[in-house]
Amino acid sequence: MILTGNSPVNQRLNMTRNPRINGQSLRRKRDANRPSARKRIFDTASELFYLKGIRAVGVETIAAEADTTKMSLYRNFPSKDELVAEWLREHDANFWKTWDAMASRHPKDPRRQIKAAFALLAKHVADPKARGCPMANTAVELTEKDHPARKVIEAHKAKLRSRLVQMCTQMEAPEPRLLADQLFLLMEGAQVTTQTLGVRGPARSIARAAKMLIDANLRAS
Amino acid sequence: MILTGNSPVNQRLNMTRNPRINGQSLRRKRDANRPSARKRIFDTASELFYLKGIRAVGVETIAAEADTTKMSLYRNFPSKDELVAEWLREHDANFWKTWDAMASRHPKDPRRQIKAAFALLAKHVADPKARGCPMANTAVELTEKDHPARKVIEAHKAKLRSRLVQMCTQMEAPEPRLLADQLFLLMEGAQVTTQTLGVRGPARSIARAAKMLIDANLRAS
DNA sequence: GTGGTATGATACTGACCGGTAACTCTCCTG
DNA sequence: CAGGAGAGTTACCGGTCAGTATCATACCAC
Repeated sequence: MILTGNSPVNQRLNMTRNPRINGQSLRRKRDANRPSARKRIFDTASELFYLKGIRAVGVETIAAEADTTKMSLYRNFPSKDELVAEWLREHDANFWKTWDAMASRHPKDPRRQIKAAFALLAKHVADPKARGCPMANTAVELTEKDHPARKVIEAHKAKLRSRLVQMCTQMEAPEPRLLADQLFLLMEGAQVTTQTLGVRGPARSIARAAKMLIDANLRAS
Repeated sequence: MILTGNSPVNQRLNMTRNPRINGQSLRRKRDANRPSARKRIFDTASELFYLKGIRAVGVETIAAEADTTKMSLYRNFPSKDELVAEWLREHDANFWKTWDAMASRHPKDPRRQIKAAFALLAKHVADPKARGCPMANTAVELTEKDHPARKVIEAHKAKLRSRLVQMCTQMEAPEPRLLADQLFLLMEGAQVTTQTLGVRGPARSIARAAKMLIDANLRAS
């Protein structure tokens, strides 16, 4: 069926990696600055999960793409589920690192901070290879409410929401929580629409939408 | 693994359905007003796809839940992929039926039409069992760009976008396409956030968000 | 060198996947 | 009553899934 369409990747599985030539075995390892198996696996999994979805990517595929084997994956991660959660945890960390760096460039100017955040988002949703928000996508795909990834997702989104409230409060919006929710909706909407209507879709209006919403809220004081 | 967590459903597979009692076989069929196998399968698939996701639900599970067998599924649908596409086609038809009924209740009053549409959406995202938009969710889950469901999804969202543009034009918004995109982002955002922050999340602000955005746009004429 | 650690390679398990074949039964229609 | 359509039943196919066992190899620190 077409659903498990990772065939171009799987084809590599039957290729002889690290070929034994002249009985001489196992060439090309430990190239000094070759990343560890763990890192290769993690990076490969991150990319594949994001681009193809989680259920669409098997552990065997991840290992092969990382030029290693399934055993190395299971030596470094307790399960696929935990690998997914780990991927999202790292995404969360990177997200806030970028966010805080952005905020610190406009100290005590929440208006500019929000503007900068939306500029970042606008840039992201303009990338045709982007496929929305990893957190939201995973929430859509993994419906088991006790999946280890879910608490990462919920914590991430809750933090984002409260950060927005914080900024809107500092901006002295008459109803900071309302404005924060509105901005949140725009952000999430922009991410998800890229997967249905692409970069020419409504996502391209994200920056102006945010600006108008902020202006309207501040004017209503 | 936890990913394929449809165990409570699968357990039924080993249960003897339509048990043969006293050698007498095949009880309880053709109950006169029992729906056709096709309808049972379709309705069951629609519900399971929406609530658990597409890849999380196997054809065997669908058949068992519909109290029939896989063979009946494949007698009525060419493949699982087509069943998915069919599900979305029906959703699309129902969506526009509701939409048009709503619009005809406020003829030549686009402002009220949009308000009614957002009221409907607000009601939907307030349902704790809701899990966002089937179209958007499927787009997230099925990344193969030639999947039969994708053209249904893209056509649906494109139509929704153009309908919004049409309404905003009738409303004499100074920039109808901008306002339409903004409203679109809010709608999509509201649907997706219910899956991460639930009904108490930003989705609850959807109606007020739309109103403020419309007011702001109309004021800018 | 020796030993520990990380890695590679291969084979395997049991379960599930989508999809098909072949046969039986029931009921409606003519 | 005959026949055909719809539906149920069971068994099967090849393939993939996540996860494990076992052994061999390469490297680094001591």
